[in-house]
Amino acid sequence: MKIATWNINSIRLRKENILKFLKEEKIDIICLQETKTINDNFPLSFFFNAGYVHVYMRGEKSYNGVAIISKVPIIKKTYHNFCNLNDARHIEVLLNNNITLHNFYIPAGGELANIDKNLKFKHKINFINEMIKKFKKDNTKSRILLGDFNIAPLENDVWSHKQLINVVSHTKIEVDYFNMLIDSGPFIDIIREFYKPQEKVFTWWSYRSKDWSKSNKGRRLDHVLVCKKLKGLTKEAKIYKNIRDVNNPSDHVPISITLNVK
DNA sequence: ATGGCGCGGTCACCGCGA
Repeated sequence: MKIATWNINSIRLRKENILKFLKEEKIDIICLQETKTINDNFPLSFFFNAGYVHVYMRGEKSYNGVAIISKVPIIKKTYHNFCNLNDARHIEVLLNNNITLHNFYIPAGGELANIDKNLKFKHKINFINEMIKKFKKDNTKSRILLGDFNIAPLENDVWSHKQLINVVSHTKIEVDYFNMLIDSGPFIDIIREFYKPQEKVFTWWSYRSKDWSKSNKGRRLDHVLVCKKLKGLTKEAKIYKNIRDVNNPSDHVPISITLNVK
């Protein structure tokens, strides 16, 4: 079973890009973030016609929005409103192989890394804190958390650790909360099991660069966290850097894991 | 270079992304 996650920055603009990726990489399930549309305008039949007949979407107007598009049957669909906001940042599905998949779009956090002076940053920290409480030490379930976490936890998850140490996404408080989330499951940052910590790896490059590849000022903001049970079953993890070069790209690229399960 | 680009929408400017 091959599962991908991708911050798509508008599903209506990039549905063709998504389908091309799904076909080329033989993806069974894709989790999307920033679909940026209400459910009524979601291109449901477009994916249905391509064999992805199991879809769970949760959208809102203009902002956020998450979706799970799957060939694998979905048994149960639920969501949680983090921080008491009905803002389409989380959905959860139970698959027919008993794996629970959580698709997250964690708040970006604004400009200033200060919970007293910046409500967006406070929202981000509170959001992760609620995740930690929700997932606290439960070894009985087969769980996967994935999506756009808007945090680059390791030094080689950003183009310059020194220059980004005070930039939201790579600050100590965010990294601390990310690590507490890892510990809460406990979970494994499975992508980093396949890419050495010494290697710089990114999943996002800003639009505001003449040549994203040449400047290569990226960050690894998208993650797949698996429970310990699923670690040994993960046979591959990939970051599709080449996708940043397609026509009308998202500023994020997809990542995937392949599990030795049906 | 505190700029730059791209998305949706109260649609030509603004909020937001990170």
